Amino acid sequence: MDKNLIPDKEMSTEERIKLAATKVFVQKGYAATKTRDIAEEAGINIASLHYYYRSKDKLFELVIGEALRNFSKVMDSIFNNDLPLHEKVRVFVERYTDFIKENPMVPLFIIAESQHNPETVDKLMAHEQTLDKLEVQLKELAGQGIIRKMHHAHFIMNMVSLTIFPFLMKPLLLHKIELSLDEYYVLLEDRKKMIPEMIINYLYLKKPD
Amino acid sequence: MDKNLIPDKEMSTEERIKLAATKVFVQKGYAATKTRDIAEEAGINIASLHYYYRSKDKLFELVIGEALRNFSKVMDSIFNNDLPLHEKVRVFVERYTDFIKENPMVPLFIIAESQHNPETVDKLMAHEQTLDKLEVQLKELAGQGIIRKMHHAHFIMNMVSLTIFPFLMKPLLLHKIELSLDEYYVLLEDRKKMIPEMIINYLYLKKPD
DNA sequence: AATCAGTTTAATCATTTGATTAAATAAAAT
DNA sequence: ATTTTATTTAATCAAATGATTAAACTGATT
Repeated sequence: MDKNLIPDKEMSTEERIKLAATKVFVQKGYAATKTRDIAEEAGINIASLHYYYRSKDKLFELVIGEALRNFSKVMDSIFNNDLPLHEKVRVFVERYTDFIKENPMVPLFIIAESQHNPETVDKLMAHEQTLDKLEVQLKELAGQGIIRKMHHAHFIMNMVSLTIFPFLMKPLLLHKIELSLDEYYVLLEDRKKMIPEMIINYLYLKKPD
Repeated sequence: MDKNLIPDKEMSTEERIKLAATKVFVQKGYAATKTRDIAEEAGINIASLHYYYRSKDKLFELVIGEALRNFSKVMDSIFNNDLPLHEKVRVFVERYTDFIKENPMVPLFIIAESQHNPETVDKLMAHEQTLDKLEVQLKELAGQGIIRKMHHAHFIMNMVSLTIFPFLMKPLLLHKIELSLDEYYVLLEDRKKMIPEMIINYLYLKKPD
């Protein structure tokens, strides 16, 4: 029975609490998480949690804020650069697939909070970087008759949906379809190729490259 | 300040409780929902809730069970019939888009429970009907060289992801992209055409029909 | 060594929350 | 009309939970 507590080695109480809080909040969500869960996970006293972070709310705000900004940052770093369009898609799908494989509860964590408290997003997610470059890129290519006209929101929705939602569907999918866990993970790898193909295939009027 | 309580007219206490419970559980999730919230929403005493449904857990099981079976039922009814493939996709996208527009918190409700307690799915979701017909249909068309070979799980994932995830992304999308609510809803309508096009376009080696 | 600021702990508090009880009320059966 | 059964209510309980307190401990400074 490995409880797999956060390791103490060389880590301050403050850091341990934040790490433990992240783990538990992401795993169970805000309401289902008790301060005592976090304290136990961190191997500290409940009072220490309040000493460093004042309240459960404040601690949660810290955790969800970091998750939101990280999501935003990675997204921006991929799309606010000069890669060709199909490369952007490829990089996005690969990066996010690998990340979510390692952190399978993170998407639900972010989405649950953003749906239950939409104002959190505006309050805590950086708004500086935007997806302007992507919009410009799509408009240019469409103007040249290379791709079909498409709102960049659709482009984003398609790519993000096809990449992330299969993780959220996992329990329902495995129940509806005879599929082993191994097969499921093979399919996820398949998608690193398939998703970019699908998107580019639909977007480009003539083949790219 | 309309509290918009569940209407009493011609409805038994038992029904009122179930309706109120569905509304509150779907809205806030299991852990954040208090039995007192449900009682207030239904306009009844907390004891009545226990009189009819024994416990918060039992009541929740009823609500999530119905949601799971309904999701499953609609899915099966669309795919276990003899429509041409592109019609199945079209019907699915249209039906689910309209449903979720009216019940925007339902997808998160189902997904959150299925991720936090995967055993709930196996316990409460009917397993009788399956997606065999779809699998057969895909294999036949592939055998005839009409469509490319594709695991039916991919087909399902693509269609469900493209249809449902944009609703879950709403707060994040509106934050990242300059987009009014009206524009957002126009985009969702666009997708009723776009998603089937995208999927069929990728799947068929020659144009269908 | 004595002092002091920073940290950690055990004990406790006040509130919330799921659940129960016993009494009141309504409805149905005799 | 009286008895019996089903439903609803107000009051209360015990456990859980976020937060606080006061004391103990730690390590640096004088």
